[in-house]
Amino acid sequence: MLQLRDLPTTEVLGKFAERYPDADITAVSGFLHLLRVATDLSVALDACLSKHGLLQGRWWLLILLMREDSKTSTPSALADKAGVTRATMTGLIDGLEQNNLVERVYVKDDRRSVQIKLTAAGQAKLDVVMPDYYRRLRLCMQALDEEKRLQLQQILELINSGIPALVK
Amino acid sequence: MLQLRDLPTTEVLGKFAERYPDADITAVSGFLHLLRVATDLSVALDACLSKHGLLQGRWWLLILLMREDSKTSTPSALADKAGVTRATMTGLIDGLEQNNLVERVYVKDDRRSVQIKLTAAGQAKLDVVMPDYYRRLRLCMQALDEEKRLQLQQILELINSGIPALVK
DNA sequence: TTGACATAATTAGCCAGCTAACTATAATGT
DNA sequence: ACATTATAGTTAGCTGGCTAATTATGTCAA
Repeated sequence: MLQLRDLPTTEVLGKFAERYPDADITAVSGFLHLLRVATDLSVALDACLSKHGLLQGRWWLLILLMREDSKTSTPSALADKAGVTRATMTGLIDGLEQNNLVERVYVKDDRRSVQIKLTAAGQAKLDVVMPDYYRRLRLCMQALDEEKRLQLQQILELINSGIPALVK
Repeated sequence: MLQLRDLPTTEVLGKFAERYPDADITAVSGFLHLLRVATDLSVALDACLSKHGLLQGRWWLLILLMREDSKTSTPSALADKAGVTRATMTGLIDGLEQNNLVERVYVKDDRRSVQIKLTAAGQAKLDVVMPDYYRRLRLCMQALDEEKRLQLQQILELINSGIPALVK
């Protein structure tokens, strides 16, 4: 997401602000550090998952199925929840089906549609991955007390409501 | 970065925590919301840049060159600062050179090396893009007062120092 | 009832990153 | 001094996302 490693120092931002007076130095700094930390977290998550032969896309797909009481859903519903296109979802399902972690079940009430079902092997995979993920995440966040966690949620909510102004 | 749109509610997290007792619900929630907001910010930034015919990779390259007094650097130094591989940097430079925003200058003191120079057109492009970027970012972050911005920096620093525990 | 439109999934091909291999040049140790 | 090793840049080919087009099936209004 944010590739840039050499974030601008306050001095560099100050220099740019001379040429571009609209620059809000603490806003830019907060924005970039947020992207930097989030990117590093995402890379670390991928590294953790790859030890189990998974990537974020496939892992979320398994979790979304596990959330369902029937352990079953359709590609289009999964695509919407996973935030990828249906085309991408087809590929994710193909990969997981080859590993026997999910299976396609053809139903006859709507012959356009397919049901995707979490297999026993898929559940077993999650039963290995999830405790590892949760344990690591607990350690990662343990320096934040409840007050800081609350502050974080509030700040994120404020930034989130500002995003339309960024993209408009 | 985080594709997932359907973030787990506290109820869903609670249900998972029954099966996986290591789960720290507020840690997971904070982690996912951080990734969600950062991803949306990054997408919004791309949308903003694409109106000017740029993408993050090319834009950062122009900025890195502008930071240099000589408006000049080498592909390898730029790759390190931009956080991409040298192979990727070759492609970024190719694209910008075709648009005449940067140029390759061959020097003879080390014939393995090339100097990349920001052209006048490249500087002119930044002089259009940067004010737009700064203006939008100011609006996006205006709901955060100085206290909240400071809290954000502190929280990000704490999370950042926990990342090794996530990846270890 | 049938023609137009909508929906589900897939396929084909694009893009921006990546790694690994390669070429050319420079630096170094015996 | 010259063989080895290191460095700078590029090329080739992989990946996981994307959009657009395709196929099959379902829905609805005239």
